[in-house]
Amino acid sequence: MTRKPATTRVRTRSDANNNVAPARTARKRGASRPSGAGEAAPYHHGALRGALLEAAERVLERDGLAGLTLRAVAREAGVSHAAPTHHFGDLTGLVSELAAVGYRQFSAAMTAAAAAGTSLTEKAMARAKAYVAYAQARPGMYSLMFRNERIDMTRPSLHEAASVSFQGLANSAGAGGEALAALSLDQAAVIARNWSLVHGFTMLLLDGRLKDILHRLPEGTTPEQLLGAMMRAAVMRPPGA
Amino acid sequence: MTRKPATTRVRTRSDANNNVAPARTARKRGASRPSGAGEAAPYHHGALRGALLEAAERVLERDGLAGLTLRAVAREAGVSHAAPTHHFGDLTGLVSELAAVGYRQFSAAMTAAAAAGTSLTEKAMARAKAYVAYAQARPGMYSLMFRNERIDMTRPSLHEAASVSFQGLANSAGAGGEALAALSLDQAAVIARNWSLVHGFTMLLLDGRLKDILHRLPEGTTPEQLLGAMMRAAVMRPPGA
DNA sequence: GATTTATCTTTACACCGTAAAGATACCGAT
DNA sequence: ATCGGTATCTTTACGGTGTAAAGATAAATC
Repeated sequence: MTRKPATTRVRTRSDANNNVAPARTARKRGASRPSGAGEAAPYHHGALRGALLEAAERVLERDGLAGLTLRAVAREAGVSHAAPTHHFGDLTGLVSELAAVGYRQFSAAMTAAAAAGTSLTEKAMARAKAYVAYAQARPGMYSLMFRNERIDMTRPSLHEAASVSFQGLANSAGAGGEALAALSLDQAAVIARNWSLVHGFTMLLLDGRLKDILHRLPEGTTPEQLLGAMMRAAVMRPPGA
Repeated sequence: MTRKPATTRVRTRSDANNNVAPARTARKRGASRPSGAGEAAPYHHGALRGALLEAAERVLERDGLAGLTLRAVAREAGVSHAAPTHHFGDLTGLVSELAAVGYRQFSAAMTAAAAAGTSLTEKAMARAKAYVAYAQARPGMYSLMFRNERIDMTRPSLHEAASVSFQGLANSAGAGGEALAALSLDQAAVIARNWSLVHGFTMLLLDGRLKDILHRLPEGTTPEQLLGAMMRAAVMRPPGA
């Protein structure tokens, strides 16, 4: 939206069309795209989509959610501002695909963390810490994934990636094996409770709502310590108990 | 941002300047402003600020967070698009003041709910239900209040309104009386835990992340029932216990 | 090799935030 | 009562954004 003060705006090719001869055909196939060797995709085909997603991730980490615009992503990728439209249709489309990428990263981090612990409670704690750690490492991505305003959950790839994540969370939260069908109120309560607890803590932490509490704690207490103590604390303990 | 499909755009006076003679001086003082009788504010002075806040609340509830723009609020209030600038300086300014209004509504709802219950756990449960109920009744307002992107917590009025809310939450969560200074890790854990639990549940519910779980429950189970069961459930109960 | 098609660029438009300048009406001092 | 000052509101202007539509270019297919 507004001004976007710094960022220096590297002035790519398609930026403010220098009205001279086009001078394209300079880079033939395989000239750009520094990633791997020459895979199947032959430059003019298929490569931009992935490049745009990587550019979007970069923009998101650099400029935050507010800076994540279609045109900024196009600039970052070095293409014209309308190029992303063809691949994602929409800003919502691009952001949704980016969120799907995030859900896959998130799932991977969670399963990796769960493999570390030995006992069940250790595993659960490791997962919770990995959950919060992911959100702290990639706050923009986490916000994207867990808010509806800019993504469209009905997109197949996003829906699937998110479902995998949620299924992993539910399984780890207490619903034994492959609980896909019905749930008792108590089972659902355990899942919702653990998820709400860690998600709420994450959101409050990211949005700075726990700053006051953390400042009143002994010097140098980390959010992770608070998280650990919190998950051990009794339920709704009345004051003075 | 984008298109804003419906809403019909009522075409107020200041909308797309009809290039004829101005024809102002039609409404003298006290002609508009349908709210109360003739209070102290004499139209050209002081009244617009409040009117803009009310207009903003209306726009937020009607068009959601995405529709809450400076110009939309100005249209809703029937003034030129640049009028809000003088009173709030900034979009962030207006949104922050609106969030302050929300925090005051929120605090009032919480204290009213706490007065209802008799026992301590009853009070706590009533407060939690009021918390979720407020967010469900005013999802846009709640999102505004608990996210940083569009508000500026350093604004004095917002900071104070939010502090009052948070203090109320902390007091109700277990930290006895006027616990302002230091906190032990256990005290902080109780506060953070209760707050995280209800905030996380609220966010997940508003963003539709609990839809799958709710669908797997017995027909007609309400979110409130899940909330109640959740707050009674055991902590990190291992599967098959 | 010609045509079709997918991909990318240009151009255009409405909306947005915000700065700056102009118009209007209130206010206090004389 | 009038006059200057000031607060309030409107106009105008500019760059940014999303997105639609048309033009250009290269790949693909026959």
